[in-house]
Amino acid sequence: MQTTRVAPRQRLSPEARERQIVDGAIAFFAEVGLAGQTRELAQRLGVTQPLIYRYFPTKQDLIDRVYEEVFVGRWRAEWTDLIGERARPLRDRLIAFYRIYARDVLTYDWIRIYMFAGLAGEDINRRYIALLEDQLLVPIAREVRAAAGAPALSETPVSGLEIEAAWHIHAAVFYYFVRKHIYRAKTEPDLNAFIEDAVDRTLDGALAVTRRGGVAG
Amino acid sequence: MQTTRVAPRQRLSPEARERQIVDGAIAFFAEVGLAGQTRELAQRLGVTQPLIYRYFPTKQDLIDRVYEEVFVGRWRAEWTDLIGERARPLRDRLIAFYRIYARDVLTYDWIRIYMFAGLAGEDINRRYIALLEDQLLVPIAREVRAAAGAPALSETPVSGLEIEAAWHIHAAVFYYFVRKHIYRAKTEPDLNAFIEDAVDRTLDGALAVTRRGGVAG
DNA sequence: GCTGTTATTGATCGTTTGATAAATGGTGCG
DNA sequence: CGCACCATTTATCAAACGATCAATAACAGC
Repeated sequence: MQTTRVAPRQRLSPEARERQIVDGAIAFFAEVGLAGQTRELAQRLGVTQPLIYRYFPTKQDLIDRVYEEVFVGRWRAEWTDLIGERARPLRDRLIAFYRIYARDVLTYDWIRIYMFAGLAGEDINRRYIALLEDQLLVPIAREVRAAAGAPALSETPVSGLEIEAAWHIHAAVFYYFVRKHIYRAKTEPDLNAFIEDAVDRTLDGALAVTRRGGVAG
Repeated sequence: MQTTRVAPRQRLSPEARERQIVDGAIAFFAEVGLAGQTRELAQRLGVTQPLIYRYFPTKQDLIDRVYEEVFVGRWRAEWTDLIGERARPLRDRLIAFYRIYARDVLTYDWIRIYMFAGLAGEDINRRYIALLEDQLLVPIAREVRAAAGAPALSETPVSGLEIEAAWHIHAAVFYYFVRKHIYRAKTEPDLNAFIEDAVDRTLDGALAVTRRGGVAG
C-alpha cells in the first residue's frame, strides 16, 4: 500500500525535466508556501524526491530559481512609455496599463510568491518596489501633475505624498488581487469594469488634490 | 557550551506564565511566521520547550489562541457609529477613523499574522472581510452617496463597485502598512499627513465618480 | 541487438521538530 | 523544619524532512 506505481519510469531530456520541475515548483510554492516539502512537490510532479536534487543542489537553489523565474523580466520597459503617451488621455493610458499589468503580472502565482517572499524578509520586494517607483509611480505622478495643469514640472521634484498618491492608484488594483488570491474572498467579477472604475476614482482623487495645490508634500 | 544557565528556574503563576507565552507567541509568530519552531519560541521566552506544552496541548492550539488574541475583539462597534456622524464632514470622520484604526489595528503584529493566516488559507480573513464590509465599507459607501448628493439612498442597494470604491480608501491605508511592515520598505514618515492625504484623494475620487452618476454598478 | 551513458529510482542517513514522560525544585502550609 | 503540591526541567521518542549514494533502466550510437 505504498506509492502505487502507476506510470513507468519516464526519461526526459535534462532541459525538459528542469522546465517541468521549475514550473511545478512555482505552482506548488505559490499554493503552499516556500516551506512546502520537496517530497510533496516531487509527488505532484510524478517523480521521486531525489530527482529534484539532481537538478537543484539544495532546496534554496530551487527557491532562488523560482524567484528568478517569477519576478525577473516580468516588467516591460515599454509600460513606462505607455504611461507617458500624452496623445491619449491619462485615464485611458492607466486603464490600458492596468489591464495588461493585471493579466501579465498580478497572477495567482506571482502575488502569492511575492507575499511569501515579503514575509520571509527577502529583499526582492524592496527591489521590485524601487523598480515600480522609478518606472511607474514617478511617471504617473508626473503625468498627474501635467494633467492637473500644475506647472512646476522640472522645478519642484516629485514629493513623497505625490508618490503615495500614485501608490493609491496602484494599491486599489493590487489589493483587489490580494483579496482574490490570498484571502480567497469574493470580489467584483467584472475585472474590466473594476479597473476602469478604480482608475476613474483614484485618478480623480489624485487630480483633485493636485489641482488644489497639493503639490508640495 | 550548551544553553548557559543564566537565570535560575523561575516559577510563575499559571495565569502569568500563560499570558507570557501568548504574548511571546504573538510577537514570535508575527516575525517568523506560523511555521516558527516551538523551541525557538521557548528560547525567546527564557523557558524550556516542553513548558509550552503544559499550557497548550498542541502547537495548533497555541496558534488558535494567537488568532483569537490578535483578531477577536479588536474591532470596536463605535467605529461604525463614527462613520455615520453626519454632524461632521465625512472627510473628518474618515481621517479620525483611520488614525484610530492605524494605531489600534494595523500594527506590526496584526498585519503580519493577518497575512500569514491568509496565505495559510485560514478563513479568518474572509470572516474579517465580511465584518469590514458590513460594519465599515457599506456605511462608508452610504455616506459617500449622501455626501455626493446622490439620492437613491434606500431605493438602490449599494452596488458592488460602490463597495469596491470604499475598498479603495481602505486599500490606500492598508497597503501603506503592508509596505511598511511586510516589505519593510521606506514609506512616508508623517503618518498623520499620509492619512489626511490618502483620505482626501480617495474620497475625492469616490465622490466625483458617484456624482457623475456612477451609482449603478 | 549489444553496449555505454546517464536519467531516474530505492534505500538510507542525519537533523529537525512536535510531542511525551519522568525527574527536579520552588513555594506555601502545617 | 518538613511535607505536599505542582511549575519547570531533563531526557527522549517518533515522525518529518533535506540531502546523499548506489542500483536500475531508458535511450543513443554502433
